[in-house]
Formats: sequence, structure tokens, C-alpha cells
Amino acid sequence: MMAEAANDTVRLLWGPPAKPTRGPKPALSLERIAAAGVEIADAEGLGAVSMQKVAGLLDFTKMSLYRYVPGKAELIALMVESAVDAPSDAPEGAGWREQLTVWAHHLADSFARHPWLLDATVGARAIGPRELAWLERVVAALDGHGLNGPERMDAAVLLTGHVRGIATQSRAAGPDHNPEAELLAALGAVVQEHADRFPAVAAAMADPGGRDQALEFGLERILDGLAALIERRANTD
Amino acid sequence: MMAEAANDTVRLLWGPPAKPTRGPKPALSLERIAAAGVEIADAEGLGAVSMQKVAGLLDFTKMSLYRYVPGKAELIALMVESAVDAPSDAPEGAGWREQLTVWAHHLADSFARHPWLLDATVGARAIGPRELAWLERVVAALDGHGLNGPERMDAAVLLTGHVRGIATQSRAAGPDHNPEAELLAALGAVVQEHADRFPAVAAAMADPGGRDQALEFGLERILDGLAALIERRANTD
DNA sequence: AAAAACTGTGTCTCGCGGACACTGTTCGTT
DNA sequence: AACGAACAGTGTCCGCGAGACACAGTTTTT
Repeated sequence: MMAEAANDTVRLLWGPPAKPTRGPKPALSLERIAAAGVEIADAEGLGAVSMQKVAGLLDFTKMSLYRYVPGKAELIALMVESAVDAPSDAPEGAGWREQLTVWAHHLADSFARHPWLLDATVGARAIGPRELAWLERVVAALDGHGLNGPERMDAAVLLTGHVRGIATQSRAAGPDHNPEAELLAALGAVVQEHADRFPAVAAAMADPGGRDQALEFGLERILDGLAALIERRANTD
Repeated sequence: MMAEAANDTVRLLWGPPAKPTRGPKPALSLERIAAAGVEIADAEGLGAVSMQKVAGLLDFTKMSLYRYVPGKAELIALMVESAVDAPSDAPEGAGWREQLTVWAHHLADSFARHPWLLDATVGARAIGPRELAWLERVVAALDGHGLNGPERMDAAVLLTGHVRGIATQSRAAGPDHNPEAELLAALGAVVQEHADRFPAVAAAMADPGGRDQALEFGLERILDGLAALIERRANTD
């Protein structure tokens, strides 16, 4: 019923406690390998992560990694699990709204610390326990407020998508003058140049407005929207 | 002030009307090249797009493409511009909420038609006129409702992020039995197996709830949240 | 007519992921 | 104690990818 590759990755992420041992003892470990990969990705981006470099950082040959990891996709899955924090505990007695606010900020922090997570968590892939714990927190926070199961999951997708979007954007406007910031500047120049075709964007970009609270803004809108639904459900109960 | 690579891509996307001509006439065009890339990406995914294959589809050699395009990143930027629809016209006299609803569905359609757009529009990159037109629509729809410039842009990011998130998820649960669907099934199995550690998710996934309206759900929450803000601003005006 | 500018090609390099055969080590079995 | 199975790490090889570069052919300008 379940497929080969999917099964491999899932086993690696979920149930690799130990195996029978006959030959020499492994000199490496999944943890060390993942950590080396994270180190490279943090420093040079996900694109710089190759089997060669990871192995080199550990003073091993590339092929030795394949004794631990079936392939690169699985290595990256392990890196994600290794780089993602455990979600922080919600404050005692906090309501759902406060819990989700803390959650979103914490998740945004993770993306800020490891920008490559944005690239690594695109598309279909296996999810590890650490990552699933984040989902659990959202769904749990919304338990018992009149939302059905799929709705709670949808809300989680909504929040995750927002944090991702913000992280993507704030990475482009990063701290240093990375090559990515150039593109942003170029976009601004282009918009000004074609202000006649894009008047609303040009006006919006010209308006100082004051703040840089994109995460907060979207988060408050989402939470307001959820609050409205929860209240409605409570009244028609 | 502006950087090299960024400038190249921007010029390619925004202002390539013509150049002086001396030698032989180009047999190819940016349009044909982009279309060939889109064809491959539609059929086999973005990963299958290589200079070789694109050139092969056009019966040219790989290197000839470099006469038109500085590199692969620029090719993909052109593919995105080529694949993205022009945003549909809003119905006459429609309110902001209706406009944004139509917009979001139309954008979701684009992602459904070209799933590789999700992969191609990750990370920092140059944005073309077609893509900018989508942003313009959102910002314009929110003009004159008491939101300042950055807030209107934030709202656009919020909506885009949501549609992206939904598209990502619905691609994983795609129509056929793609390899991606296996992972989803594997996740379900894993959650059931570890239901003690992830009770909320397990319960949410077990609850049939009835529908598959993830796009609608999040969209309504966001729009409700925006409506609340707009109303608040109108009252304190 | 000659030169300049341009298009498309063939060849080369480097780095990548991964298959495979091989050597050496360690443990369970006899 | 000895042997053989199971395993760890290595070296070699392949195909594919992006791209640099020199070159031949074509068209326009001088």
C-alpha cells in the first residue's frame, strides 16, 4: 500500500532507533551528518549542500554517506528535522489567540535563523516528528472552539502559509546587501518607471506608512477572521 | 547602483523590444524558447527543464540558447512570465471583497494549470510585468479603504501566501497516484501510529468534516479579517 | 571588396548524484 | 580458536547538468 521511497524516508525520520550490528561500528551518525549539512546550508545556502561538501566537512568520502542515507532528498529531510526547533510551550492558560501568536513568531524565527528552510520545505516531502509537532500545536490550540477537523487543518495551512510568505519576503530584503536585495531594488526602480501601468503598486510603495510589520499585519487579520468564525459558531450552537 | 545579474534579468523581462541588427537574423525568439520550457515543465515538472531538453525540443543545440538568454535562471523567469495568465478583469462595480475572491480563485487556477510555478517562484527573483499585474490588482482593489501603502502590500502578500499554500497542498494530494500522494498516505499512517504524541492532528485527520474547501476557508478568514480592519478604520476616521 | 557584428555549433571543463566492485573490520556461529 | 557472514568506508566509473570558449558561416555596414 505504501511506496518504496516514501517508506524509506519515513523510517529514517521516525523509527531508526537501532539496527542489528555485526560489522565494524559506524563512525558517523545521522545526527552528525545532518548537522554538517545544516552548517553548510546556513553558511552558503541550500544550493551549496552536496554530498561531497557534507562528507568533506566530516572528513569522509562522499560515498560513505550513502551507508547512512539513501540519497540527497533524505539528507535534506534530516537537515530540516535537525534545524527546526521544537515548538515552544504555550504560556499556561493562554487562549487560542495568544498561543497562535506565539507560535507564529516562533516559526518565523526558525525561518529567519535558517533561511534555506524555505527552499527545503517546498513541494511534497516526508514530514518528521519535529515538524509535525508544529502542526499539532496549531490544531490543538483550536480544539474545542467549534471548528471541525478539516477546518482546523485548514487554519494551520493558512497560518503556515502566511509565515512562509513573510519569511520569503523578508529574506529578499535581507540584512546585508545580498544579491537578492538587488532584485528588490530593481523592482522598485521598474515600478517607478512604469508607474502609469501599475499606479496602485507605485503609490503603495511610495507611501512610507511607517512600519515593517508584515508578519503582524497578516497574523492579526487571520486571527480576527478566525475569531469571527469561532464567535459565529458559538452563537449558533 | 543596480547590480549586473539583476539588471540583465530585468532588461530581459521588461524592455527587450529590439536591438541593432547586423549579422544573420535570429532563428529563435524568447517567446518560442519560453514556450518550449513551459511545455517541458508542464509535462515533466520543473526539474526536467534543462538547456539540453529545451534546445532539443526546438531542434537547436543547447549553446544556441545562450545567444538569447544569459542563463537558466533567466530562462525560468521567462517561463514564469509566459505561463502566468493576465489577471482577469474584475466584474464591473464589484466591491473589494468580490474582486479579491475572483482574484484568488484565478490565481489558484494558474497554479493548478502549471504546478511547477510553485517551484519556479520560490526565493528571490526578478518579477515580470504579467506577475506584477497580479500584485497591482490586489493593491488597487484595496485602494481607498483606509489602509496605508505598506498595509495594502502586506495584504497582497497575505493573500498570495495563502493561495500558494493551498496550491502546494493540493498538488501533493494530486489527481493521479503520483509519488507525492504516497507521502501523504505515509503521513496519515504515521500520525495514526503515533496518535498519542499528536492527538489533535490525529483527531483532526480522522474527522471527516465533509469538505475540501481549504482555499475558501482561508480566503474567507482573511477577507473577514480585512473587513474588520476596514470597518474599524472607517469608524475612527 | 573588406571588415565588423552577429548567429549557431562543437568541444571542453567542472561539479553533481549515484551505481558498483572492492578492501578491511568485527561479530556470531561452530 | 577459526571461519564466514554482515557490515563500514573507499575508489572508480557513468550520465547529466550548466556554462566557457573558440570557431565557422552569414549578413550588414563602410
